[in-house]
Amino acid sequence: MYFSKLFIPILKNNPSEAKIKSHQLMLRTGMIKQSSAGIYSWLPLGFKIMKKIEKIVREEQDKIGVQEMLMPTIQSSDIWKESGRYEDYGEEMLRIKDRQNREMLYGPTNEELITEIFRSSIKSYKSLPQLLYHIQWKFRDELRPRFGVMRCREFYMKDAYSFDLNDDEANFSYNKFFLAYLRTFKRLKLSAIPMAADTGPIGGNLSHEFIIIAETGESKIYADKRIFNVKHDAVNLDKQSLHNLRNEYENYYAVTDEKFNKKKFDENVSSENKLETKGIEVGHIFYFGDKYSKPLQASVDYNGKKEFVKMGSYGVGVSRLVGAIIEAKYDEKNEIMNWPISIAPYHCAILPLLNKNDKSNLVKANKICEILKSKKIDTIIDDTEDGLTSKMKKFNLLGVPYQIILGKNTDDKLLEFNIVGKETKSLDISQISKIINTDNIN
RNA sequence: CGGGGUGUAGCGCAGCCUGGUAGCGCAUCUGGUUUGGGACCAGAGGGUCGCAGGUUCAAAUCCUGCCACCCCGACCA
Repeated sequence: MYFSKLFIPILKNNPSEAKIKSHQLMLRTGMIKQSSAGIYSWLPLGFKIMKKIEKIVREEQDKIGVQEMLMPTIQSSDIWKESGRYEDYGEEMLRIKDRQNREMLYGPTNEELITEIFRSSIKSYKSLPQLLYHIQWKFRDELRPRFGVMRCREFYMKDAYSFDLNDDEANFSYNKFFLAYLRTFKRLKLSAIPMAADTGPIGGNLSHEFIIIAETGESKIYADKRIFNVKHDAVNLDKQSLHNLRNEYENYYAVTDEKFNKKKFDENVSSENKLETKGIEVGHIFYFGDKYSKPLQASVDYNGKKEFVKMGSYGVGVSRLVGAIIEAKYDEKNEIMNWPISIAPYHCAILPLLNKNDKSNLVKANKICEILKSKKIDTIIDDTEDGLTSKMKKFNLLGVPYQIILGKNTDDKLLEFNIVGKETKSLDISQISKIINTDNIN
């Protein structure tokens, strides 16, 4: 693909409305365009990256056996009146009326709707557990949207819901998601800390927020650094292993400021292990028992007895993650975006030096591109007549992790291979594809 | 929702106080010279100055109203 033909409107200046680096980078590289306050269009580059994040989120849900479905964005107010949240949710809920003057709303979350779906079809305890998720747009009418996609009104979220017969089984489901989230964020090369959290309007008494560390985060966090040493790679999907895993995490102090208790912090964490910083919430899991199943009458038959199902819900902000990863990975000083290769917009960029009278490097670039494509490497050619410096800067900013530079005296065999932010090597095409593909597997 | 601020070319800004043919940098297009950490020269295109009303011979500029957006606070899976 030729860069000149792509819809990637790069800006040299930072738009003045953007105050944090993720917002700035997203506007500068043409990932998004604001449509109105807190509402954005996703342009091809941003959309491509978000879709890659979504894919990883989806795969990790599928791995723990959650079933994907899709619920609508527009919901009827009826079920929200049944749960009582039509009043409680307040101004943050966008309410609309259809032509019959029926009260509708743009869903801020889906507990009611999924519960209604569940109750109308599942009647026996033998069908439990049920784990369901969808990835869909949500709308919350924030008082003051800000920071680009980090705190916007319309956002893309994976939300999952679990239905179990009793607390013990529900806890098992909860822990599956606990593990799935650890795996998801690890694949995104983020160190996310699970933290005891407030449940807010979702309700319930058990909840963890998954927070990644970033200076621009909105949550203050207090943690024991040793929590980073907990490993989850070898954990099996059985009750006991998951229970142990959660225990291991919960051994270490890790809370957001709502739950912060200085005395406990001082007692439990030695000063060299204390971590006080800011973070971004990228995931949140809740266990709330029968808070929705009871008012909405979602029950199963258990040996002739009606049992209200025990529910949990599990969210990952997919669109927010795009911004959050930039906050964590963007090297502002050198203007290099370090996307992990699994979500980088392209794996490799070929940067040929070109001018009107000499297009020979473009021929070479095309040949190299064909070879890389045959090895499943997503490659882009910068076919513009910009100087090489300018091309490198551009692709550093876009966050393409590997660059092949075709300068004035390019060798036919040994190519100049730039591992962005690290080093430049002379390698042949098969060595190059091996390096890229090895990176992409891990 | 309270306080503050800003709307002028795709982006960044000047001009407004003191009314008189709408400007600069970047980006874009053309021609030429260049080419390894954001090159240079010459030329060109692009704006009903956020919207509406008012004052005036004349409004980007003064007055009134509205709208949008940004920042701080409160609020928030």
